[in-house]
Amino acid sequence: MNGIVQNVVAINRDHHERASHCRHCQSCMKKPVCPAYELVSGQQLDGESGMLQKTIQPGQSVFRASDKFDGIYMVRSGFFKSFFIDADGVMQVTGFHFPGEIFGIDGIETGFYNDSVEALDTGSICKIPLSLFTGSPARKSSIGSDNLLNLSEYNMNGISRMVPLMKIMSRTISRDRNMIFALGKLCAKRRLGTFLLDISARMAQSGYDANQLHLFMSRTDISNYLCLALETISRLFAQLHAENIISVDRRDIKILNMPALQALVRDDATSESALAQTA
Amino acid sequence: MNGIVQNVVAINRDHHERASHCRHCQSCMKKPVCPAYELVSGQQLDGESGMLQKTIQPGQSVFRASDKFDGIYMVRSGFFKSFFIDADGVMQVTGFHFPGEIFGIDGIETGFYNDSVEALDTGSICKIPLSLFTGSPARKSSIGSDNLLNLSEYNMNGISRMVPLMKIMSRTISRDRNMIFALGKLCAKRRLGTFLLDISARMAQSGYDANQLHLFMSRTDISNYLCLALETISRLFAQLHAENIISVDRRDIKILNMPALQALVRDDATSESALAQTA
DNA sequence: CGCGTTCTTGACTCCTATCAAGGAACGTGG
DNA sequence: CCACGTTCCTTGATAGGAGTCAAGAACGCG
Repeated sequence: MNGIVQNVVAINRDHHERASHCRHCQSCMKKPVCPAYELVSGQQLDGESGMLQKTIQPGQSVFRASDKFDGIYMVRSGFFKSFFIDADGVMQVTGFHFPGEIFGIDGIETGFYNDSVEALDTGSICKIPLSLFTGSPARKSSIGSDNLLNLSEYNMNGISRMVPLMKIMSRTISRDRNMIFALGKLCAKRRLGTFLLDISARMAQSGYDANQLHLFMSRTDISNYLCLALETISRLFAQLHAENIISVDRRDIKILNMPALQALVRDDATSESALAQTA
Repeated sequence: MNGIVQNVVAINRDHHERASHCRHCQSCMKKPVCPAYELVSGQQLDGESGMLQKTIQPGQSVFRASDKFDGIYMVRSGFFKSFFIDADGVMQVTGFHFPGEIFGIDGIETGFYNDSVEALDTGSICKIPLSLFTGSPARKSSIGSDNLLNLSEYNMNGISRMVPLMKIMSRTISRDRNMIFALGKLCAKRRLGTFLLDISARMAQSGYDANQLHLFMSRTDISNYLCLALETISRLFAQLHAENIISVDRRDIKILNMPALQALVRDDATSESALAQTA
């Protein structure tokens, strides 16, 4: 029932649980997906690089919206959520972050983070200071009214270090486009199905079982993120359970019939046929 | 009734209506908003720069989805729409483009455009070849499986030319975020109100009257873009007309009570109070 | 054990989509 | 100039999906 929890522990073992300057990129498990590693590989990393890793407790924030932008973050372990509080004081969940993923890039233009990010469970993150991308010492990165313009000053020397940033931004754009599509064109059931498949794929990419999901976020967070009512989420979980597509035990979800789930998302109301084929 | 059409003509006068290599950036009206100008200012532009301007007839496309990416575009005059055809053959409108605005940036990561773009009326565009950003001759930009990685090769020389690209991408991200918010949290009426305000602001920025809008797109395009039924758009126009917030004459929209329109978008169903205050 | 938080389930309402029909503008050809 | 078809838009009737309101259940915690 909680093999997932064991996985979390297993991953945590490889991490340094105290905040410290990172001298360990060479041995970091996340190398293949880390934009920082791309930049520092072959270089000597020292305390002045500004790379920092840190353990975050559940509910604790990494940064808050309107904090001064001073770098992007990579999740080493644990799960995080992004959100902002709108003019009416209502929370808007803007995303969830899994091990190996990046967040905080959105602050780069204005010089301030747009979202707050907080831990859903105990996790550890790696801060990648902007200076690593610009190639300039961190202290020089005084952020003016137009941060991006200032960036150009830092690129007098050699290969542009912005390519990894652009990759991240491109990925952000295409993820946002998918969200627009989901919110605009999909009914509640397909939206939730898409969400589950997305979580599943990202869990798999982080080394977890794609069919055993532990949702670290509440129903409220999910409903807010998917722009649905909390009750709708609850009803849909029950419905998918009744259709034997998933099993639901509080926040532990098992995907019992992946093809049916995929068909549901793709083909609208044709889930029965897929169910017949595979169950 | 058609003061807007006159404006279009006025702007067109300043443009070169045939496709030709651009030697006129120095005198271009769009300089302040053009990322290309930022790159070429102070330089001699010749035929080899690859800058190209072109007149597009209504309904004609600039490029099609899955065409090979070979640069981004700026609207010099006229109005354009972006869209793609999904797996089921259904058109999805992804945006509209006004004079001075940029499109085509989304192709940069994959090396292929994601959307098709076509003219809603007669217009002219300026193609800004990727080489202008990378600083390499156009012929060298052979696009591999990972286009962005290749970009790094082109940045051995001097100031990073990617800063303007990153600015555009940042703007794209924040516009997409607004769309997510609109689709997720706003009811149909507020969605359409937001759309009208957006059009109005962009028209104003392009030098038109913010209160006299000519919609170059059909109701179908609007409904598709806003993810609403065509009939809903029609009904809401009628309703806003009845409330004296706008007047509607086919595609000519007059904003009669801007504060009420803004209040409607902000405060939900409180439009009557704003109407009382200002009308 | 009691309490608060989180989640589930039911009843009802409302917004928007869908289906259907008709009207207005436009271009074409007679 | 008018008849005609086409496209685009409007308006009405109806239905369904998801939200809201409300009550209760399950779990965690002190």
